[in-house]
Amino acid sequence: MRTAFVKLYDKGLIYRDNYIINWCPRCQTAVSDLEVEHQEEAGHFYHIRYPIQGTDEALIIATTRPETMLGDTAVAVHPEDERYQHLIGKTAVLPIVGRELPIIGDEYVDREFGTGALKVTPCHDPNDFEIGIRHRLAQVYAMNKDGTMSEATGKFRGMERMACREALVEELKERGFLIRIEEHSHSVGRHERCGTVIEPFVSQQWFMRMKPLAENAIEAAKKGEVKFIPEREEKRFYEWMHNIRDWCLSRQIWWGHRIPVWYCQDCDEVIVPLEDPSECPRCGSARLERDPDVLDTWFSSGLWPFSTMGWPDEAPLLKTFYPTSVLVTGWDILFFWVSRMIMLGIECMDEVPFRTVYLHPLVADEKGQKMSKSRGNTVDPIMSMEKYGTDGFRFALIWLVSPTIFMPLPEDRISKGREFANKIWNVARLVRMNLEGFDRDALRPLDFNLADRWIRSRYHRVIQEITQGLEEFRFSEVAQTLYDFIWHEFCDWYAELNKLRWSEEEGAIGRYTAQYVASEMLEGSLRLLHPIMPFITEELWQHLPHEGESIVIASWPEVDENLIDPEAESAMQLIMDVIDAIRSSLGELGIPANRDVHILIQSSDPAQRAVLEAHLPIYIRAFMRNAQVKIAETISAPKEAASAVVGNVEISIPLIGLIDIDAERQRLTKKLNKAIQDLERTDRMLQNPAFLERAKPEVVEQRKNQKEELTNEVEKLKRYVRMLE
RNA sequence: GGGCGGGUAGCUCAAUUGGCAGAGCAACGGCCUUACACGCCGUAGGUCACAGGUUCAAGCCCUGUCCCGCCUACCA
Repeated sequence: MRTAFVKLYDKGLIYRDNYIINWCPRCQTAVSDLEVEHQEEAGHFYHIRYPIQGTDEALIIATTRPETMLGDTAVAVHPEDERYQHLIGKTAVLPIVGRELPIIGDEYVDREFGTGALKVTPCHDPNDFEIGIRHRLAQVYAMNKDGTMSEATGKFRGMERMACREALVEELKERGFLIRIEEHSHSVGRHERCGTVIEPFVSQQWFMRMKPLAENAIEAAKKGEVKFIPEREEKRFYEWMHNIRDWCLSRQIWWGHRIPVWYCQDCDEVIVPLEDPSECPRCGSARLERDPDVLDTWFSSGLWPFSTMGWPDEAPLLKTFYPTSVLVTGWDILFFWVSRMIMLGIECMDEVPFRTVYLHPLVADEKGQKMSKSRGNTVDPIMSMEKYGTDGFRFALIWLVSPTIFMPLPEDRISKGREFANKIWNVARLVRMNLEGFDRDALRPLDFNLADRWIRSRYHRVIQEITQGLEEFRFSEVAQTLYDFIWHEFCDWYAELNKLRWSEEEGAIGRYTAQYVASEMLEGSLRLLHPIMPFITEELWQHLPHEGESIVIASWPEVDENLIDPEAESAMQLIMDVIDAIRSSLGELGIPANRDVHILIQSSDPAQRAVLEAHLPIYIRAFMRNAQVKIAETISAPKEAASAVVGNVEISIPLIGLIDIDAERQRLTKKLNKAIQDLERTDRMLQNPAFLERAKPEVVEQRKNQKEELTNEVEKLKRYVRMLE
């Protein structure tokens, strides 16, 4: 901090000045522009008559803050305003107080607004302050630092500013100076910490000259040295940088870094040294007093990327980690912190502190409202973590994050995060229970079955998706992909199918392969999940076959293209579709899955039949223990049966005496109607010559295949429905 | 005043480069199938705010309108 301050002071970028700043009368400190929150509030427009000396004329002036008139030192009109031009150079008399106010012409005045005449209060309004400088106007404080009226306000002195407003308006009314009061909605600035209305106030403070720093920051961003995600944040960054104003650094509060400036009590020398001085370098006096104020905390925060790593020394840490890769933070402190880190980083290190700034949304409450202490709708993350676990909470956060401004974090999602953790815990238990006697390094022969090939293929695709998703900052999709893969593919299908092999005897090749693949998939999934759920993944990983000491430093899974197996994927897809169709039919008819059933499967496609014959009779038993499957080119299905059609595959489950024919017919009719609708839509497309001509060939191809499939399905369903009539 | 984001299932939110709208919760029906009831299986639920336009094709692109939110600004 000290080095940075001195460096910037020596370069003339930090200076001390008597200037108008934002003052909080309650906290009794200066605050920066960023710490003032503006809001439209209902107020009044007071029209007040200012008599012109030596004439019968008067200027009507409209103001929202009548109490500030006690600090007026001029009245301004537009120099080209024909109504008032002739008054320029004359003198107005401040009502009640009687102070003489020069009438000046200034282009700042908006002829259209209010009455077109402006009272000028240099000490309590930023614009008036500027006008005051331009016209060398006197400065009269109407208020003290605590928000009470000053000595200069005569009988109002000591009154609180709002109370004074009332009393003053009352008196103006009585003495005939108040013309009228209008309802007026205007923007009011309040201190973000305490909600007190900010008082613009002239006082001596330390400032940082921002223009040159901002120019460098803009240039760095333009050159792509630092990127913002989402992109719109870059625009916001430029917008702010282009309109930047000098930064008031001084704070009159008790905490923070004290400003490293000493003032010689004898010769008024201002001393800004690296080491605490004992005497004045100019006059040698030992009577030095340090500036009592402290720095805005964002000053030292802005130095964080390098001051934490040994700067200004040439520390090894600094060499390694400056600049770093990504800064992750909320968009609300883009100006407060991020921008200042960039500006001060360039200034002190000659380089931006990070390459990418990822700005995430702010967590809103359940109703989507911004959380704020004053609104009392804050949610304590620690409480959530205690209730749902840190990993579950983290998963929910990542799962829900999107490029919006606010994200609600509904409790049911956090709860689902915990349930996901629980699911993983349990599937790991299942795998471990069956890992007894397993030695991955035994290098015994393996015999991958369809499910093995499928899950490994899916796993390697998932690695690809996750890796890319993380690189592109699409965190929510990453979480969703992991959720679907682990829960629905690994647990719901693979783990269930694997159970069939776990009853095989110790040492059997099937059992060994199942152990090998299950542990491999789980171990790899944990590594993919680790950035989101660090604790549970480490714990489970330690109990699975793995390489390395800790998952924290384990290598990131790599895609093995050879294991991506489209053939296994489509074969498995067929199996899953058929099983789904069977389950769905029985489910809709209320037939429990453990009933003895015969499942008759018919397909005219020999390749399809081969896949089904090879796997379905075995795999179906993972889900329906007592099912018997028969697969043939043609089957003769009985009337009393549950039926389903999956593309080319017909499924019939005889349920003599168990089935309500009417219900089954209705069920199939519904499916038929849906299929007919789909077919018609597809057909319409394919009959449109413009579609055939202009659409991408692969899309046309896809539609053609779809038509064929749907035609098949419709025809088959029709037959079943007819049979049931 | 300027700028930005959003309006999609009952609720909270997704949807890469335009190519048949998804998830979680809630709802409904069935399961204590020895990893998990924080679970399993199944079902239902959408005029993608509104009006035009571009396109073979629009939640997505363009124009306008209506709501909601945010950032920013020295109209007293």
